[in-house]
Amino acid sequence: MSTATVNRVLKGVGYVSADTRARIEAAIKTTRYRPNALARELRKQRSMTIGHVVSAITANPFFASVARGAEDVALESGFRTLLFNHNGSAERERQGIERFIERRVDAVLFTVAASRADVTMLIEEKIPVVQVERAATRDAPSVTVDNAVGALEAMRHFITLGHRRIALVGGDPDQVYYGDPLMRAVEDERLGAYRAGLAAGGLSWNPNYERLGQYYRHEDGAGVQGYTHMRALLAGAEPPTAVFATCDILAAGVLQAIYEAGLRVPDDISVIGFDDTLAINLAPRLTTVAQPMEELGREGFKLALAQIEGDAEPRSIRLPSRLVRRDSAGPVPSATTRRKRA
Amino acid sequence: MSTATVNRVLKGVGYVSADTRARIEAAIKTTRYRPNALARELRKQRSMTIGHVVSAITANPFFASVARGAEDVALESGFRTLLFNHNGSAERERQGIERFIERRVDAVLFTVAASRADVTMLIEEKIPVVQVERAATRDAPSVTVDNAVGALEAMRHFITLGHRRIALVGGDPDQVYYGDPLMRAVEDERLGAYRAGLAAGGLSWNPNYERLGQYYRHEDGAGVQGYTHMRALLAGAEPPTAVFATCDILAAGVLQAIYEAGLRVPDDISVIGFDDTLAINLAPRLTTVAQPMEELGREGFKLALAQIEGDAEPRSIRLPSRLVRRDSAGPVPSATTRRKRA
DNA sequence: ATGACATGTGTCATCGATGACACATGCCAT
DNA sequence: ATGGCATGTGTCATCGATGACACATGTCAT
Repeated sequence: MSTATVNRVLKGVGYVSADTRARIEAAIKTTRYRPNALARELRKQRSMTIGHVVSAITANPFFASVARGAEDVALESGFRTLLFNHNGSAERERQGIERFIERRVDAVLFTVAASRADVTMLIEEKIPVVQVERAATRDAPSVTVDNAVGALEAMRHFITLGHRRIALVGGDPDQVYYGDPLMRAVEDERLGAYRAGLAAGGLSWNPNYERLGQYYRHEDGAGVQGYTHMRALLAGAEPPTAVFATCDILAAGVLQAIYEAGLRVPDDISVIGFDDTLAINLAPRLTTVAQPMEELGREGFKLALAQIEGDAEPRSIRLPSRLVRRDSAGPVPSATTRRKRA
Repeated sequence: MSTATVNRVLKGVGYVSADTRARIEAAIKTTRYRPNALARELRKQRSMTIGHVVSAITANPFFASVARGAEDVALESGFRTLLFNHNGSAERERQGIERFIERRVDAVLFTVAASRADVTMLIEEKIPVVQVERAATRDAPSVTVDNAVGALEAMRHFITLGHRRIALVGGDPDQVYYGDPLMRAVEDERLGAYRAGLAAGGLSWNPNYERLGQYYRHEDGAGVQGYTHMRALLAGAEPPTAVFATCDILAAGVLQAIYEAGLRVPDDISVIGFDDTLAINLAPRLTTVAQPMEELGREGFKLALAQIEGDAEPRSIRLPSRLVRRDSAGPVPSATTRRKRA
């Protein structure tokens, strides 16, 4: 009954007689023995843990979904996930990463890093890194979404429904992550698709219809930016008949402003969001461009695993977005309809 | 430059000459040395980690907030949090807990256990346990919310506004957690407060106004239960003028049904929710009974810490809920108002 | 001069799992 | 009979941090 024999039973390797095996198994049961993962990991120099840095899991359900996707695949592969919220602070992110390193995580997932320096630091330390949703550097693989496909689909949908006055309420690429050329890709793609969609539909670009700002300012509540923008839009000379919001939280604010104005969606104004986070909770149920959130997390973990196992240079992955049609986008109101309501 | 001396420098204890200290510190910098947390924890028999079991972080933003609260305090105390979603499966919860034990977590937080057996198992293993939001056993301390205070406030608010036909859309205590006497406390309290609020306002209890079911069924989307119940309520002989939903997700469904019926909130019908998770995103912004979600997590961790440090038997804690007035509850529509709209 | 004490540094067992290795048997083929 | 091999079990160094302990100096008071 040496430790080695016990280990053989536990691991099911090597020769162990049926007799001793039975005795050891009995002993394990009665003593409620549990192997010490700390010792194993120390000895094997493999923690079977991956760190997952997210910006703030409470800020957007998006992060929770990504985290869940990553956790699911990790578990299947015998890994566990260490979650860490940096809450937008690079300093806090740095601390979190230091602790990850001390914990000897086998890889780190970033679902949006607060600072590029933190990503490159890990790379220098030879710790595999995967960037999910946004890439801060090309030196590590990433899993991103092709925001344009779904956004263009949304624009086409509006145009097919007859809309010609289509506004955008979105994140300003210059404000998001200080306009970092790599990090702002998400905003650039969504904004670009809006403009391209306009052009493809033969519509001219109207600067008054393009409302950009920060996504959400935590101080004053979730959707306020969308609310403020929509109020401005409604107060304008020729309010749009359709609004594309580049994030469901913004869309929620847009719906609030419309509701407050006594207008109905989609009868008076159509709205399409992005993300599919809040969409099914809103009234009316929001037509939105869905991101494969859990899949982002799953693929992110897989890329990390590939690096851990030393597979051939892992390639970055790009997942599609797609329009989910629900109840917030309808045909453009005819002039008569509008007059009747007024 | 023995390991002991290095350790003295790192820990700042014992005597080290300024000269060697400087040399060691320089060496730490150049070699990018990081202590191995695995080794330290193995040696000290203290993992500085607490496990946090949540039901499903994607199911309700509530869990994300609780997790964040716990993480925040944990970090301040030098602990880290291991998050685990059981997704409603007792089997998966069991596996997660086994891994926690192998990882030698110093304590486990349950923000709703899937199975009481998992909680008692940990207690038998002498691992400190804290139950957050719901208690599955009295053998471990818990942090719960006094649901009645806020719910009664909500009912009083309705009554002050002149409502006399007040309906409830809520979770059925008999269906939630199989009607377990301890676990159903949340539903019992909210339902009890509804009935008590009615009585206190001199209103009689109307069985048709009490719609109970599951909170949400994941298969068919978040708020559907609320939507279905509200549709039934609106189709009834005398629709209520006010609806108390025992969870914001249900309230979202309620708002959807009202919206679809072409009615306005609060002009035609007032709605109050519970939780304050989705509230600010809905149109109109939902008046709701807020739970101190992050505080639940924070206090949960503190109770765990107290047990870890062997403090006197930690007492269970009960936090208050409170009504947050926003835009979804207004005065009862007068008969004339109602006629005008019809 | 010498014991007491502050200052400074090194040695080593320990935490528990792991896996290489040594050392037993026993059986079969030559 | 004896070498080869399958079967079965034990010993021990290792992973890295820790802290008890031993062993140096040097200084001061008696």
